[in-house]
Amino acid sequence: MNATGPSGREASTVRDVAKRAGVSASTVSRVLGGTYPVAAATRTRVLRAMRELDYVVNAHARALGGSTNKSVAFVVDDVTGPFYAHIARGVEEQASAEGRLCMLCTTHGDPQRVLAVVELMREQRADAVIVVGGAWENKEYQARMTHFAHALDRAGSRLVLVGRPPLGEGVPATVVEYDNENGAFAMTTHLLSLGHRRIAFIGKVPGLSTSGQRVDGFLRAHETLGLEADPGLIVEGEFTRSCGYRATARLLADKAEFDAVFAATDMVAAGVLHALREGGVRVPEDVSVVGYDDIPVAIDLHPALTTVSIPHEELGRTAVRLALHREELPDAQHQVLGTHIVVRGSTRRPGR
Amino acid sequence: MNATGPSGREASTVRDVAKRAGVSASTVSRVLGGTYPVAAATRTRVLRAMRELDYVVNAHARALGGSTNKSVAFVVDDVTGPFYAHIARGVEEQASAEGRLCMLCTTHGDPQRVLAVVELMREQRADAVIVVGGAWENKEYQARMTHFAHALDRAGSRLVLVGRPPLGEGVPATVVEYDNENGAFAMTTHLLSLGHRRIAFIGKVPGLSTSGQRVDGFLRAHETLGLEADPGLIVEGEFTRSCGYRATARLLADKAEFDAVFAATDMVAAGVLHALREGGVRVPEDVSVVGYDDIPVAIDLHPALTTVSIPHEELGRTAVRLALHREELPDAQHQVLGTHIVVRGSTRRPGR
DNA sequence: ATGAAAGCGCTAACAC
DNA sequence: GTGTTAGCGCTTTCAT
Repeated sequence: MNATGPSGREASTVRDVAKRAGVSASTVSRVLGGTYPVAAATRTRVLRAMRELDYVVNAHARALGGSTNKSVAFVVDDVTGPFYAHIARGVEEQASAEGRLCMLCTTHGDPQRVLAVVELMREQRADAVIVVGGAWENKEYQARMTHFAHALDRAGSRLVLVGRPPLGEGVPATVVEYDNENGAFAMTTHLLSLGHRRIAFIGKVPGLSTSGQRVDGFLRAHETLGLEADPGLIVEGEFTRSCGYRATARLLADKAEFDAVFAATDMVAAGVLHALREGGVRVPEDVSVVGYDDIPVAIDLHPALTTVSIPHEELGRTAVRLALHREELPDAQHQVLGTHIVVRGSTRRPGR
Repeated sequence: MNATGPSGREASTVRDVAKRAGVSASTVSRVLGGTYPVAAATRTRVLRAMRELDYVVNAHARALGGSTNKSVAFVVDDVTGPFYAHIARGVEEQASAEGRLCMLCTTHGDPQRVLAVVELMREQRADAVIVVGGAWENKEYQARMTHFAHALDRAGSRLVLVGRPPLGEGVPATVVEYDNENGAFAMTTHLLSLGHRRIAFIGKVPGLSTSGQRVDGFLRAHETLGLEADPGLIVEGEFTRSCGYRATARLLADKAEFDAVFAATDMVAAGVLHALREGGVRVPEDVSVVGYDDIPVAIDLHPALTTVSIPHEELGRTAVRLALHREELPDAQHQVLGTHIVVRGSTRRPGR
C-alpha cells in the first residue's frame, strides 16, 4: 500500500530493488536472468524486494543492453478472415511456446503497407517477420521484399513467406506453402470423375499467385483427362462472398450451361450457394458446388461444403519453428504442406 | 552492394550515419525525430547516408532513451473466433491510426494466462493493455486484475476491459461494454411477441459474466410480460457449436417441449440448427432459433439467423481511443455500446 | 558469490 | 543550427 523506495510515482528499477535488498544492481540482474549462481539467501532477499516494490523488468532496456529480444511479427491482410485467423493462431501459439511475443500488423491488401510494416518490424528488431497472404506478381514489389529479406538476414532476423511463392534462388527467406495447385487438381478431378463436364470456376484474381495456382490445377485436371475447360466458364472476381453471389447470379441470368461450380474460396462458395438457392437451383441435385480453404463456415453451409482442406494452424506453427531454428534446419527452409479434399454434402453425381 | 561504414555485419547506428554524413549523432537524431530545425542541406546529407547504410532506428533504444513507446497490447481468448477477430481488427486499426504497434496475446480461456500475459505487457511498457472476453466472477482473479489496473496506471499505462463488467469504483481502468442484457431482453421479447411461449435457452456458462447477463435479459423479458421461463429449458454448456448440437439433440431425445431456441451465441446456434435438421424439425416452421453476436456465419446459416448484433469493431476502436486519450476524456472511461436485434429467416410466428 | 564499470542506441538538455 | 554531455534500465565483462 505505501510507496517505499521510488517516490510512489515512477516504476521501480533494478537500482531500487538493489538498494532495498542491500545488494548491487548486477546481483539483481543475475537473479533476474536466473542463469548465474547467486547465494540462496541473497536471491530470496532480492526476490522479496522485487515483490515489495512491484518491480517489473523493462523489456526495452533488456533488449537494448543484452541479447534477448524475443518477438515475432505477424503481417496479415485482415485478421477477420478465418483463413488468416487460423494461421495467426498457429503463429501465436508457436511463438508463445518459444517464449516469443507476437506483434500483429494488418495491411488490408495494400502492397505499400506490407512494405511499410515490414520496415516497422525491422525497427522492432523482431526475431522473425512472417508475412502471409497472396503475393502480387509485381516486379518492383518483389524487389523490395527481396531487399527486406536481405536486410533482415543481415540483422540476424528472418523473413518468412506463408502461402506465397519463393522470392527466388539465394534470397534468405523461409517459405512455407501449401499445395495450392494439387489441391485444385484433386478437387477438379473429383468433380470430373463424378461425371461433371461443364464446371464453372468462380473467383479468378489476375496477378494473385494463390488464385493463379488454383486455376492451374483446375485446368491441368481437365487436360489430364483429355478434356477442355470452357474459358467462358472461368469468371474473374475477388475472394469474397459477394463476388460469388454476383458471378453466379450473372451466370444464371445469362442462362450459362454448367453442372458444377468450383468456387475459388469457401467464402466465394457461400455466395454461390446463396445465389443458386435464390435461383431455384438445387445443390447438389442440379449443380455440385465446391470451395477451397475449409474454413469453419464450410460445415455450417447448407449443404455442408465439399472443399479443399489447408493445414492453417500448421502453416503458422511451421513458419515460426523454421524461422527460429534455421541454424539447425538449414535444409528445411522451403516447405510445401499437403492439402486434401474433404467431401461433404455439396457434391454428387449429376442427375439425368 | 558494398558495405561501407559498419563492417558489413552489424546493423548500422546513428553514429555510423553521423560519421558518414559528417555530422554529430544528435543531428541525426534530430532529422529522425523531424521535430527540430535542421538545415536543409544537412538533412539531405543525413538522409542520404541513412539510405546508403540502409539504416533503421532501433525501437528499443528509442523507447528507452526518449519518451515514445508506442504500442498497444491486445489480450484475447482466441483470435480464431470471429467475435474476437472483429474486435481485434478494430483495435489494430485504431492503434495503427494512432501510430501504435499492436501486440497480440492469446490466453485460451485460462485466467492464469491472462494474468501472466498482462504482466508481460507491463514489461513491454505498452501504452494500453486491452483485455477482451468473458470475465470470471472469481474473487482472487478480480483482485489480481485490480492490482494490474493500479500498476499500469502508476506506470502511465492503462488497463482496458472490453465486454466485461467494471472492476469496481475507483479502479483506474477503462471499460467498454456492449449492452448484453438489453440485447437478450430485446431478442427474447421478439420471440415472445411472436407468440412463442416455451423458449429454450442453450449455453448458460456458470460464472461467466457475458453468459449471466444474457440469461438475465432472457428472464427479465419473461417477467416483464408476466410470464415465467421454464428453468428446465435453460441448459448449461459452453459457447461452442458442439455444445449447441449436443444440448439440442438431448432436448429432442428427451422429447422436451419447446417452440423456440435462444442460443447463447451464434456458434451455439449453428449447432442447434444442425441438430434440429437432423431431428427432422423445421426452422422456422416448427421452431424458431435465434443467436447472439451476429458474426459473419449468421448470414450463411440456413435459414439465415436472427440474432443480436454487437458493434465488434467499434468496441475495439473505442477501447484504444479512450485509453490513449484518457487525459482529455476523463468522463468517458466507461462506455456501454448499444446492441440491436437483426431479424432474418430463422424466426417466425409459431404455426398451429 | 558479488561489486564496479562500461556500454547497448537513442534522445534530450545544455552549450556554442 | 549543431556539437557535447548525460543518461534511460539493463546486461556483462572484469575484478575481487
